[in-house]
Amino acid sequence: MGEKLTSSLEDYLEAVYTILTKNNAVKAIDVSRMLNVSRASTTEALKKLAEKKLINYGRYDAISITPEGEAAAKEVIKKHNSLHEFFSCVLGASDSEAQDNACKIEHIVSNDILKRIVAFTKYYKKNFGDDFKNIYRS
Amino acid sequence: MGEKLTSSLEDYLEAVYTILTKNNAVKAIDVSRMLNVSRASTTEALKKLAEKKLINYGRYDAISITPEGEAAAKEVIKKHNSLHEFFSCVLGASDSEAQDNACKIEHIVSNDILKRIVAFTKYYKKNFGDDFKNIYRS
DNA sequence: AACATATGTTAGGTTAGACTAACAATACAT
DNA sequence: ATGTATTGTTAGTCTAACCTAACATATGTT
Repeated sequence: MGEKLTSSLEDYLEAVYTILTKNNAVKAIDVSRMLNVSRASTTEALKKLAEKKLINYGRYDAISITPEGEAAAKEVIKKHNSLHEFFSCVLGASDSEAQDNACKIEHIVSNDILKRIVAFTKYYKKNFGDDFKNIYRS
Repeated sequence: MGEKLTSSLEDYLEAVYTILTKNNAVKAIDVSRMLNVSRASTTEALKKLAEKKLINYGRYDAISITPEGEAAAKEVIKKHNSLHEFFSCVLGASDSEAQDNACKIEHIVSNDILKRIVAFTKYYKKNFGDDFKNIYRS
């Protein structure tokens, strides 16, 4: 495994991967739009991801993701989805609350805590259904 | 309520408050040591907190916390403690895992999600004790 | 093929947060 | 009270992340 990415670079990598799976091609501008940043910022970020061998690309080149990049992206997305599920299914948060929090926390939660959240969500859903959601008032 | 603090400034404010409650006095160097940053970085951060009226101090002055500063610090600490309790009591994480994750997540978790975590922890402890801890293996 | 629009890149600037090294002020110990 | 050690401040540097404006390339329309 390579060195740890910053939260920001993880966001860019995640965007590249997500767009790629939907479209079979990524343009830098799609990434800019998804992340609400300038084209210039995207260019810089893509350069850094390429230096780290997580994506392939050069000036005016098509963008593709390397196997290591894909693995890293999938990890972040897994964290995102696990957190989102926990926030919405277990805690009963709205979709947008669950999304917003997952987007930020995915970058900093440890693997240990994440594993526990995943296991807990599974266990909770199996054993307690939505006991809590029925009780919680806010 | 004032403008939102950065994660970093929240850490400094939290440190000031924590040391103050333990010692009845804070020195910048205590903050430096608690956060593992240089004295220079602490000076800068304290200046910013003072500009924002969260602490009182000037060059070579004693440091004290304002009512708004205290309120803000207590909020962060409450978030920290709530997250810590959830991670250790509900998820069964080690103390250091719980601390490390709480330290980072406290700055970004939303009030809505936090409220739900607090309510859930209470509910869980009352109704399920450590069912999950007895089941979870890792 | 030529032009207009899209997209990508570069250059240069900003902000926040950290650092070290040098200097200033305070505190302590004799 | 004087000198040493500790603490605080400043100046200057660095990195990461963003931005705008200007320029370069690519694309699509006729």
